[in-house]
Amino acid sequence: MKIVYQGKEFELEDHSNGFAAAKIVDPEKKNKALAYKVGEKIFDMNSEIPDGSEISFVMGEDKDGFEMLNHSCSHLMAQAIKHLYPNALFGFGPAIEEGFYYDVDFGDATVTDADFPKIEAEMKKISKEAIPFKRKEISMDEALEVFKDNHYKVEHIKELEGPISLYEQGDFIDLCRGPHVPNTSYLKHFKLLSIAGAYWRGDSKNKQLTRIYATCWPTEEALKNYLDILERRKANDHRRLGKELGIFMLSDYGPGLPFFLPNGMIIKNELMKYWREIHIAEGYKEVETPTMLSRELWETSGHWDHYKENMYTTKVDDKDFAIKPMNCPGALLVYKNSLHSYKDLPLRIAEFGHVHRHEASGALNGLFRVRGFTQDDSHILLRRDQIGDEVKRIMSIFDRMYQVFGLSYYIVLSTRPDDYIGEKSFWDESERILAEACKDSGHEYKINPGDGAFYGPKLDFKLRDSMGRVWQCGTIQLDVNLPHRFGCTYIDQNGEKVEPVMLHRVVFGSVERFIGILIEHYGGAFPTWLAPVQCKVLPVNAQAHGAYASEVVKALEAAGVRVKLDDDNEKLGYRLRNAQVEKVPFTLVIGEKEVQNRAVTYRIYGQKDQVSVPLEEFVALICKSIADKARY
RNA sequence: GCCGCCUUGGCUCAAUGGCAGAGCAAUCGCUUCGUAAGCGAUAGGUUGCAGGUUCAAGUCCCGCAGGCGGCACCA
Repeated sequence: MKIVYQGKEFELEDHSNGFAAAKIVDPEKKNKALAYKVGEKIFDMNSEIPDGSEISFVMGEDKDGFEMLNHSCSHLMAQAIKHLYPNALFGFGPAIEEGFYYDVDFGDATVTDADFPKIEAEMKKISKEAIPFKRKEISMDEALEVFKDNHYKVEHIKELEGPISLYEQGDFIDLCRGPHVPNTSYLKHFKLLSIAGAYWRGDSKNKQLTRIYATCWPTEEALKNYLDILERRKANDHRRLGKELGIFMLSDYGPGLPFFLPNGMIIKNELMKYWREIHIAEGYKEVETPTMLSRELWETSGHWDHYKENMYTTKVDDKDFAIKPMNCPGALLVYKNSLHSYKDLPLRIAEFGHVHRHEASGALNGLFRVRGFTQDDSHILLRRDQIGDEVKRIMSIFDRMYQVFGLSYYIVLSTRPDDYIGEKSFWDESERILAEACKDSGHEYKINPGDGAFYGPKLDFKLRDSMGRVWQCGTIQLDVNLPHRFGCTYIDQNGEKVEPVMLHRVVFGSVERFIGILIEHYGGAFPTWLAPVQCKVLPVNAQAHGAYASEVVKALEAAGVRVKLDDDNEKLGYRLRNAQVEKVPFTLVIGEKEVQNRAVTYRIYGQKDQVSVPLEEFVALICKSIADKARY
């Protein structure tokens, strides 16, 4: 049987035992397809494709091919587990972004990652046997009979319709939609990664199963590349780097409550300084509202009823108080402190608000998920006719600020949920305005239907870091609820009181979390403007070159550079190494030549080149690096 | 909160149930040095906390706390 790929004809190589598929060997590239794809459809191993069909290879780098490979591998893993633990029952085992998992009920057996080599060995054994994946379709009743010993699968089957498809590989059979690779020999380059508990059907009321995460790649090289990325992510872990670089610490006395150390404080202050510059220029007015306010306020806002489990409360003179989990109510009190004309709007109230939320203990994670953090918050009160322009204005701020960090992003628009408040027509109109702003911004955007808050639709900004991970930071949320609850008004052209709407928006989200993301994104090597120490000065010999080195330090200090003299009694190589370990952007070496020429020799972090320039030239250079917020 | 694992000097880690150790960092000397670790000495510990088993516990058991991997949560 012949098929066509990129205009060339190929003979299907492996066309045995009723399988239409699926080994195609390109004699030139030696590429092996794992399956084939005609148009958008991935053909099942079992189905017939028309002779001469135009196909495209489905390889690991192809998203669909990767998914199929990993899905098949999850069956392979389940089969191996069944061999080793005959009583194991299986839940769901799908492919995911970077691999796959399977949820397993091991009964009384305890399985840890120490058992991984054993399972992997069994998987390798089955892989070598090249057992074909065979598809079968049976009726619902038959399916219930086949899986009668596994109540998880039974529960799942009962929710399905029509004939049920199964895949069988040797002594293992699983409920599955497919498609799969032709046989187990296609699954060679896999690794079990981690183990964790996961609720059956994702519901915390249900029993927890043991989830095993793993990954499978088309070649050994691809697997190795992926494992290298995992290593890199681990090496750049902000919890480790944050400790090594003296950025923050955590204490058992306050789980989830980070301490910022001097180096971290420099980064935090620089971020806040930059944020203020931008926002003041954009007409935002900065305020500060109290950390703790009385119960009545939180009742007015609705938090007391809907968010109490996450709030820290206390009594003051027998009255209930709560530590703020959000800044909105405070901002609205500021708004209500004076009368507002329609001409004053939009009124942009900005605040670095330090909020506290009682997050579940198991959710805490370094700076990523904490119980006390600083929101770079703003509440914008505006007229309904101003929403579109204001959203675009906010998005231009986001654009400028994210670009400085080299973070690209895409947007998610969340629309009206079932339990919404306000008029439907206003929701429709607002959603249209937000969608239009997305289109105008030139950024990719997705719609998440029904995921808006009850009080309004929102835009979430998902940032992609240097290691391919996605973080949600910025958000713009429209709110018709709080201005109403607080009885906010402005006076319109006719002298009538009208209720404004509100936009909640953050750029960083949580300053702490954003710093965590930046630590990992930069691998701890901050651009000059954020680096706690921007320049280190190393005299070759403290006696002979110390005086001039001090002069260099003074000149840099005078120019506002965070500079440190290292004249420790150590060899130059040792001090230079320290400067690199500390990831200092610029390291200066001052020796005889430099003293003679009133010059400096500098070296940029991570580079081996040394450049000699006159002192004044270097001062100008580093100042420009700082001002430009450039990497170096 | 749930499941599993982990916790030994400031940091990274070692120690068949049998005398708690190393490297880095620190301190003090020696060395005065041109691009990633010079040499030596000193100091540093109630092995997370609290119980239990044992002649003997860092090691085994129970509880708690904190952390890690996920899940759930993130009006």
